[in-house]
Amino acid sequence: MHYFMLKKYIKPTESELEILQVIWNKGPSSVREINDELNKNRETGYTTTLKLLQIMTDKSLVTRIKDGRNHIYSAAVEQNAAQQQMLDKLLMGVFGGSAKRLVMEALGNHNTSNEELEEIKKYIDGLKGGES
Amino acid sequence: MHYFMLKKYIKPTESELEILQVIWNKGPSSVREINDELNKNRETGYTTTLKLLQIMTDKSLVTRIKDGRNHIYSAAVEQNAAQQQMLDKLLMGVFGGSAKRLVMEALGNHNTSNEELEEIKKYIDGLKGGES
DNA sequence: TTAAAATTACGAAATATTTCGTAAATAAAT
DNA sequence: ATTTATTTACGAAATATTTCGTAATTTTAA
Repeated sequence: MHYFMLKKYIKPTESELEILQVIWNKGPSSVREINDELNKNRETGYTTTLKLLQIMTDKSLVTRIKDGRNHIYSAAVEQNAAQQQMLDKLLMGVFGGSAKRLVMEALGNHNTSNEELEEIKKYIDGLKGGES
Repeated sequence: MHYFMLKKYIKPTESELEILQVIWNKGPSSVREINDELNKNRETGYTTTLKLLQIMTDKSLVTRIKDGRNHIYSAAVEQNAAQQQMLDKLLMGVFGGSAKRLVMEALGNHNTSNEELEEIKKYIDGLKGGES
């Protein structure tokens, strides 16, 4: 891993992110499937979704293959990479780089089960050993 | 606290957020001060910053008072409220609502000191007692 | 084979956001 | 007082994003 390795910046717009969500959740999908899913939240025209997917193809956010008359779209960006990058942005932009503050806010205002809290503690213990 | 209490949604744009950052950090500031600060990162014209502040005043993201010929701008939205809201958005939009996954990503990829990790554990213990 | 239904391609309108130029107002300096 | 420098107001251009209409294509059904 070297500095000169160009880091591909993933910068989906709001709408593009919604679409990536759907694909991440449901796996490779047709325009109709994606559009149906989006319409569970808010009304979106079919061709609007189609156009966005075409734009996202240009940007290499998704790839597609033909299946009969349909196109099946797959995510071309890792969910993890996108998560990490957007988390970084929030961390730097809004929490001044303090992971501690971010974590506390996240846990404080969202009911996380005791079980999960316990897992997080174990995870932290793992970190403390490993590095710092 | 009731459902009918209208929740004021804070939705600063990218640029507006940069400006809020400056004001949160430096406190109430003049256009020139804010613009100088922004220019440490990237070139931004004075009137561009001014215009944004005027728009933000309309949106009630900031307030201003006169001081001689200058206007002094203050943040009208709590840093905490903005943080919370943007965190929520990331949590729901990108982490499928799982605070655990978000927290683990946050801690995993950013070196947080052992001391801070310990504080977080204590904080978690406090949560476990309190609710869920 | 023809008609109907669904899909893709694509331009362009509608909307949102950012940037800047210019004029008017205000304060400071000469 | 007059000039100079700085600031504000504001319209509007430039750019980015979202939405949609229409035509062309492809598949399915009659």
